[in-house]
Amino acid sequence: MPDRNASRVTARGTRAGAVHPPLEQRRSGVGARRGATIREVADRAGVSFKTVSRVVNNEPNVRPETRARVLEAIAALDYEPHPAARGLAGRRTHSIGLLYENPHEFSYIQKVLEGAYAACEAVGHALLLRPCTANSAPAEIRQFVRQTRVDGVLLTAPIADREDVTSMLVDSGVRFALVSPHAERRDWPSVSPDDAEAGRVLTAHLVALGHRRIGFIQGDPRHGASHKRLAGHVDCLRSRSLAVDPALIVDGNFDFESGQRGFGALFELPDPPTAVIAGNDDTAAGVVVAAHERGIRVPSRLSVAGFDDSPTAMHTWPALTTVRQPIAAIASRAAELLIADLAGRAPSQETFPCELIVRASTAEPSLQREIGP
Amino acid sequence: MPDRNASRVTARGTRAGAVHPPLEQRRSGVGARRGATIREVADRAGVSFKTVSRVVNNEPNVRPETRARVLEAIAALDYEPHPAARGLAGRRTHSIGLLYENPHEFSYIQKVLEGAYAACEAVGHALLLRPCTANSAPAEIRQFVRQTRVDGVLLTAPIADREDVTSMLVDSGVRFALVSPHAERRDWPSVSPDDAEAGRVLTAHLVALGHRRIGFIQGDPRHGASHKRLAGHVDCLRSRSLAVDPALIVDGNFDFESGQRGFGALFELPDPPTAVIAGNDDTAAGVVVAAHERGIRVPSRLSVAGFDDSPTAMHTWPALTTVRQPIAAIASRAAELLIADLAGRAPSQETFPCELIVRASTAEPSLQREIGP
DNA sequence: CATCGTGTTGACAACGTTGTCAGATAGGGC
DNA sequence: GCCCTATCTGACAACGTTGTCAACACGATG
Repeated sequence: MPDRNASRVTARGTRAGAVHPPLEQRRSGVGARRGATIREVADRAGVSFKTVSRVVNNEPNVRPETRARVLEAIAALDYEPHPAARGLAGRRTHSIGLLYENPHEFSYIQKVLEGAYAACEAVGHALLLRPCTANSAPAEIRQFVRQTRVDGVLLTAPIADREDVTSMLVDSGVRFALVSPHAERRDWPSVSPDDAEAGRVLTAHLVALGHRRIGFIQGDPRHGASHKRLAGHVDCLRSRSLAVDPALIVDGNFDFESGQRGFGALFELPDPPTAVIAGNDDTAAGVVVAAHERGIRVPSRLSVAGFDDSPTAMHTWPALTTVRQPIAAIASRAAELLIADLAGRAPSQETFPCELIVRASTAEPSLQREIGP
Repeated sequence: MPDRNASRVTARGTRAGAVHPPLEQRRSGVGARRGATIREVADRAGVSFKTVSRVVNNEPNVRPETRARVLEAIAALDYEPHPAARGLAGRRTHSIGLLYENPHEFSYIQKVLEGAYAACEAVGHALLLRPCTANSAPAEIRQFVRQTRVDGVLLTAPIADREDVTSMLVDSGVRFALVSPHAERRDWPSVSPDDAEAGRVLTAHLVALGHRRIGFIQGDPRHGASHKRLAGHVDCLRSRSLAVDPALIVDGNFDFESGQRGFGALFELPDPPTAVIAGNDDTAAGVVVAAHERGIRVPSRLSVAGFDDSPTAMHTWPALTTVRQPIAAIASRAAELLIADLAGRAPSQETFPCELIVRASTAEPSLQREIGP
């Protein structure tokens, strides 16, 4: 069998049987293992290296028999394609970026990471992180994209809603997908939990228990989820012809302190609520602690509920009623849609259902009226 | 000025003034911006592209005047070196991997990530994540390294102590640094918090308050930190000639449930402790909740303390006394040491100090004796 | 004045893939 | 038996850098 793969090295002299040049000196004398290259696989399989490339990339038009032979050689040599070479020759890096804001809620971003990673891993893509601050200039993000050469990026809320970022990406020709954006757009893939439904379900739960005055501590206003959860809450009340008292809706931003402050604001009211829905579990934990401090027992005198079913929900006393959202699955799906989009498939928008988790922090407002005048 | 950079393309025909080949079709008609290449920078600066390479890589032996001219051209063209090309030609990817176990404690890994990222970003390296399971085979990790071609990896506890992993890496010629390993080795860079001191300080705090029977719920036994914290605790007691009752030391593994179980075990004792040190804050939170459930008030009847100063510590009621460890700084330093090691500098082992944070969960054991017979 | 560094620059060949195109091979219809 | 398509395969040139080495300029040295 002629050495079909010698062409490239003739200038260097004959290569027949030549080992690599005397192992380069490496710091501390450790010789790094050099992995097999596509050419070595080709030699072993008795084909040209281009055919190996075809097999590796699952391209059509390779005889099954040839393919098998190549696969066997790949396995035998433990061949792993060199990502830099691929990136250079093929104009894509097989990697995507994950832009996220350094969160109040560690568990949230952790779930996103977990899901996105799993989706990338499944298709052999790398995942590059890029933490952002609230006001990361689009220029900063642009530099990240240019430096890393990622094929596309995943934007998580609240960055997903930054017009300046999305338009910069569009201008740069960079594809992206959105996780939990406020406003969906048909031209970009996006995946969200059904936050409005979550708000509705939680409110319905409290209403069913008998609560009529329900406080609502909003989440970070920059997150679409905050508005949708509130909208679901209001929607549920209206649909049952219950009063919507604006005084019961207070600001917050998803952190623990929001819960403490929100509790304070709500319990200054002449007619305080018998239940509080917090923007998320961390905030709900803040409400619970503030209630403890004021000697108000949860749930006997105050019901508290959150969103997300984060670890906090289980670790608060009493454990929190909450709405679970499949964050990891959502992020994973978003990564899949992004990768599909890069492959030319049309973008789609998807919504994932949520699930009410009833725990010990909500109950009937039995003792409520004892406080009144 | 002669076109010094045409050499490579002569075979293709004259290139003088030629724009790139008619922009390839891109899916959905979006043309991705093509960044400037090193050759274009060279042309603009009137030097060979090799000189640009020297400037970009801060190599010596470039006349200051030339360097300035090149830098100006780089800025003007907004040039960004292509990482794949660098990786291919240079045999290093300027990226490092972060191996971590999917943690009980989200905030811990988040801090590690934050620190490692910052260190990488500062020197223009990329950070690639690789979540591992407790029993991730070394083969799996090996594949990660081979697929991504990272220059080195950061091993976080408890992976840092897996002999099979470290020896596999050594065999593969992959450099690494350890974060919080149990056993330090002079041949590898490693960075740890001073866990023994943390255990000592926390114990001293409780002893100073007057506690003599102190329960200790151990952390995950696979983490060196667990053993060191306990060792510090015992050391402190011994140094003050206080009794070390083995019955007061119970198992755990860093999670919330460990705290609940540990509390249960300790309060079955005929002579239960007046204070409990938990392996970390999550476990301490478990103790606090279990105490609430049994009607035992914290801190008046039981003092509780943890380690890490995680968000949990502030969000528990009462807020936890704990020992803060600069996890982000540790991870950042470990990344720096790894990168230094890759550059040929000798490995070093460093320890970071910890800081006692006294909050509301510890107090004098005043009411303690009322329970006894 | 010839020689020797030393600092500076450029030419050129890698690096290990993918893309493009042309050539070889095998079936099918006449 | 012949041409015509598919189907398969290979040759070769990119891709954009770094590494190596040779060449050059210049001052110092003998």
